[in-house]
Amino acid sequence: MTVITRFAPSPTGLIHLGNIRTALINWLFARVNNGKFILRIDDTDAERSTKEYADKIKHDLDWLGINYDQTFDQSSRFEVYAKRFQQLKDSGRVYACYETSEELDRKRKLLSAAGGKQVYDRSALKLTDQQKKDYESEGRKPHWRFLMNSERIEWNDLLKGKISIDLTSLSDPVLIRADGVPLYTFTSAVDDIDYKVTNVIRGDDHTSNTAVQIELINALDKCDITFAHHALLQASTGNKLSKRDGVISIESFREQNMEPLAILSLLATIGTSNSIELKKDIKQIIDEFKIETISTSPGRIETDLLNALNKKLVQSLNFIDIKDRLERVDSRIDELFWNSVKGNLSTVEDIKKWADIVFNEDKIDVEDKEFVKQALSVIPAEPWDENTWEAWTAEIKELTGRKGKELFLPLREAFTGMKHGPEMKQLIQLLGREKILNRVNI
RNA sequence: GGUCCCUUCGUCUAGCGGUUAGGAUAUCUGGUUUUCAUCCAGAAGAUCACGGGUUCGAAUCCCGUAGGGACCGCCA
Repeated sequence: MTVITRFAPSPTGLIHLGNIRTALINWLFARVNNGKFILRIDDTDAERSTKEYADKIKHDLDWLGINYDQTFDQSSRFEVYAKRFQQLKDSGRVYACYETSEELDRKRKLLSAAGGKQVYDRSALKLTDQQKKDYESEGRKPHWRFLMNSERIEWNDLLKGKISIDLTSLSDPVLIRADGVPLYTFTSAVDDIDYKVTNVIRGDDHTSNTAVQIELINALDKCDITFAHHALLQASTGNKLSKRDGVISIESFREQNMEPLAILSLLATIGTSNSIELKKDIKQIIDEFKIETISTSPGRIETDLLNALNKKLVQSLNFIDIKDRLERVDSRIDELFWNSVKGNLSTVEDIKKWADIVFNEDKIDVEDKEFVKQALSVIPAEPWDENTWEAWTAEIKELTGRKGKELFLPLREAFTGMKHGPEMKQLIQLLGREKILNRVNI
């Protein structure tokens, strides 16, 4: 049997590190098993869903290299849901309810205050035909709940092991809203059946929901989906990752110039027993993926980890790999420039700063004028190479008697305006004799 | 309040009855780089949440407690 997994975001916001981790796990699981990975857009709620977000989600996946074998929108399947709903109606597994949201809300509060179970009391089940007719003539439209029969649902979770949920502690789920829109619990079950999904891998927040869905799928068909629930990621503060928390959205990482591979490396290793390290490529991530290594206890994610991985990645990049990107930043950046400066970058775009330092035409004010003047008096003739700096500074040392920091720091500051930076023996080659003579303000 | 899950160095984790409790990251120190980063070497860091039980022996099995997480929507 072909393994089929899916990632089913609702296009109501940007996806973040937590969501994308779920997507990645599903994708990896499919790839490792030579299976199929489906992207399903859960957009039945037209008011909250936007095409813009759906596009952004696709763009994020695409950017990260998480490709899908198939994609579809739930909004294109309303007829299918209607048919499936009729099936449940025919088998007597759904019932019409006429409470308003406010009434249900009040009921819940009452139950909560009384310390009892906050579970729907199924009072709609006791409605007579006359009462229903009265509601209808009042203009009320019913919403429909699924009647759960089982006491308990058990399954063998691929990650958490044997799970057993008390179904009586859960409300009969609403499948169809009063406005006729089918809800997630229902559409997801239908789609998982129709698209022959074999493995549903998702966050721990769905665990109790899974019991409901198993009951529902069994009412429609026969459930032989293997479920797996991974622990949720927490922010480094211990708070939950919020969808509205812009700083952890994939889009924001892209805007911060993080590399996809750095993000994937982090996501593939955090909350697992794998070493947190930069992976060579996506193939290595696939090769090393084992779903059993994913932890079931909620773990904190420290944002510094991503920065460290990204830095490591940038510094390992060869000129040939990013020639085109550098071209777009500044066409004057050549191989020597890249190799000289990359050790001081955290992101590829950081190179702008060094390009500016090297290429700008501004004068640099020098504090130690006398010393620098002496240094320039023995500036070597071009051509310059790797050894020029050493030879030159040896001469300056001889001339001035300075050594160590006293010798090197003033020169670095005079030529670059910076206290730190790439090795001077490289930098002076990038600058060249004329530029050094011109920019120093003495 | 109910249901389900979790608890080992700062952080992510290995561990399946007998280990000096291992690794990765972060931290610190030394070396390299006459800077920073990298790299190399080393160090420090965990009363295995707590209490009880089972056992010759428990991080590991059982019970309880505490703490954390998730869910309990006409959201997904």
